[in-house]
Amino acid sequence: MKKQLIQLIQNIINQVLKNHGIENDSAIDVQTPPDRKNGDFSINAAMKFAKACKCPPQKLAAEIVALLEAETQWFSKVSIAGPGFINMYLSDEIIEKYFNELCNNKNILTAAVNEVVPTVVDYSSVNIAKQMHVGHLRSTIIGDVLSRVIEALGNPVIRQNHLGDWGLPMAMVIYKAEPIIRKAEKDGVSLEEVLPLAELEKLYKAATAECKEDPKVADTCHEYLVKLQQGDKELLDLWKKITRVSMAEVYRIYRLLNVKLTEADERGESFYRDMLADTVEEIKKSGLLKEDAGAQCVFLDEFKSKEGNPLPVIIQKSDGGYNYATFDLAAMRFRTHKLGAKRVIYVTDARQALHFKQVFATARATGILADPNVKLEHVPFGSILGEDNKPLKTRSGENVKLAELLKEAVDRAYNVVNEKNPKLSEEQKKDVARMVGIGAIKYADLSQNRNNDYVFSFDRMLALNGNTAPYLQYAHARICSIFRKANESIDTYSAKAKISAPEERELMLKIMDLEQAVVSVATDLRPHVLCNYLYELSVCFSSFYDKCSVMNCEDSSIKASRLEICNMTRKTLAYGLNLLGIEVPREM
RNA sequence: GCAUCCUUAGCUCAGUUGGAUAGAGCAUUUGCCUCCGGAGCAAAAGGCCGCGCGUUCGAAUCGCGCAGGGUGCGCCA
Repeated sequence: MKKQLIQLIQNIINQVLKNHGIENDSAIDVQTPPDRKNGDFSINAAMKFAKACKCPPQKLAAEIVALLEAETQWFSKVSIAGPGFINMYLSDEIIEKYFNELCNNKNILTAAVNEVVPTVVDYSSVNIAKQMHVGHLRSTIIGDVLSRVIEALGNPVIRQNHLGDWGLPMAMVIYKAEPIIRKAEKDGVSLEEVLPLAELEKLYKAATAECKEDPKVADTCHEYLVKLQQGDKELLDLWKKITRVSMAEVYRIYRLLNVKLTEADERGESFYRDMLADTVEEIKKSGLLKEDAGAQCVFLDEFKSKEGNPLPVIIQKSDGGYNYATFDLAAMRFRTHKLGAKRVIYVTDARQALHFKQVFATARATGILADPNVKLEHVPFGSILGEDNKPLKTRSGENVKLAELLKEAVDRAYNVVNEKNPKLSEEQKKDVARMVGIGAIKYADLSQNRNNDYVFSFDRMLALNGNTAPYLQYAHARICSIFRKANESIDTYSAKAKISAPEERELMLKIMDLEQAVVSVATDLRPHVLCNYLYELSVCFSSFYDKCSVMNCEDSSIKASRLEICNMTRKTLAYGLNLLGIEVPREM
């Protein structure tokens, strides 16, 4: 509806401007007045164009209003306020018309993307032999939401999990794990049993410590690395086994988090190992590769070091090895040439901003992208802090393990479910506890502007009221409950919606705003916009629920209409929460 | 030193092509279950939007300066 409204207003304003001898091609900003007593929508065009028209804003506004008022099917009232705001009050009929059209539409999202953009989303990017900690939460769930949203708008999305699965750390783990794996194979014991991820992590830490103390161990690990990189069959076999054991635990967490990443999305650093030399060659062709202190570098004017000297992007280390810039550049070639990406999105923490700035600039300057118009976007996010405003740690100084965090959330949610709805079966309680606990954590993270650090707090994340996932889930569950009581099927119900109360009107208008929120997330890559929208939708519903009884409504056509409005609310909530990767219980 | 992100109610945060009396949640106070699920609804109270100058009809938003905080800055990823 908003689309048509904007088009209508745009035409009218352009016509008025034309009468003043001005050709306008800029988009008109249609907004919602802060106080809804001032109408459903407002425009400030009269003030904006007053100067150009050499016409007082009030007079210009009057001319626009005259034309808007003629659109009686759209507006019940149009007025001028303050210095020249034009406030528009929609007619109930037009809201009903577009709302019922949306109800009859197969897809809740009608937006067809103008241009389909194949998009790579690089997120989660876990390291092998390391447990996921809270720091991995943000990349994993923000990337997951962005993938879902961009996909929902009709773009092909290729998810990429850029695993840290290559290099010296892997050699060190292999060095320590080798005897354990050999023994397990001899004894016929599964690796998951003897080498759970927590154990692998210990081995890695032990190896790091040993390398520091004993140069011999360090040398051995380096030998392992060289052999591994040369493709030694036995070491590759061990490497593969360790990777699978390590990822098994990661997938357990992905499943719990309802994150869509699968084994097919794994393209770790190891995947690019045979493309690194080619990538350096390709960069060399651009003529920008220069040797400096033995390393192969690209110098770009825009980057300066501490002392103000030119800052290199190191493509090949002085020992001939490759570093993370090389891997990212190789991945960029692969993604644009082989995967056909026209948009590549990197979801990593804000500390890597400079790295990506450099890599993007290098890719463009050296021309290694398949298409110079490929959009490269870094989606940075802040750190999760403890209540002392410092990065979240346990008492022993370790990073808080993601697995522990999620378990705690589900446990707490279970206690609440048990208290609030003891009639549910044990199985249902567990299900609901999972949906509510995980949903709360995800929503608490996603609903914040990702730019900022935030302070982690269980109490806030699992709060029962206010702007939280359980609040949205509760609205959904209540609607389902109404349909159970009314003995109607939520999956097939259909009726004509009409306005009989202001709360219905507000709710209907809000439902029609979903598309705008989704498009905004896909464009600006900020999931909290969708969270805000869904929260506002739930607030509208709760208010409606309180004022407009469905079951006790005597007029049967109003009752049918309210059921339809409820159902559309439910569908919209479920759709939006699904984009956030948050499950929606029908009872809780 | 340079770059970058940030500073909004007691606390945690929204507010983005500049718009009307700056909004939520938590905490505090007050109403509302003979009524579809009170994980709710309605309301009160709470603000030099870090400070200053500028741009203009209009600034939390844009520019400059200052103060305070986070992060990053050559071969780790």
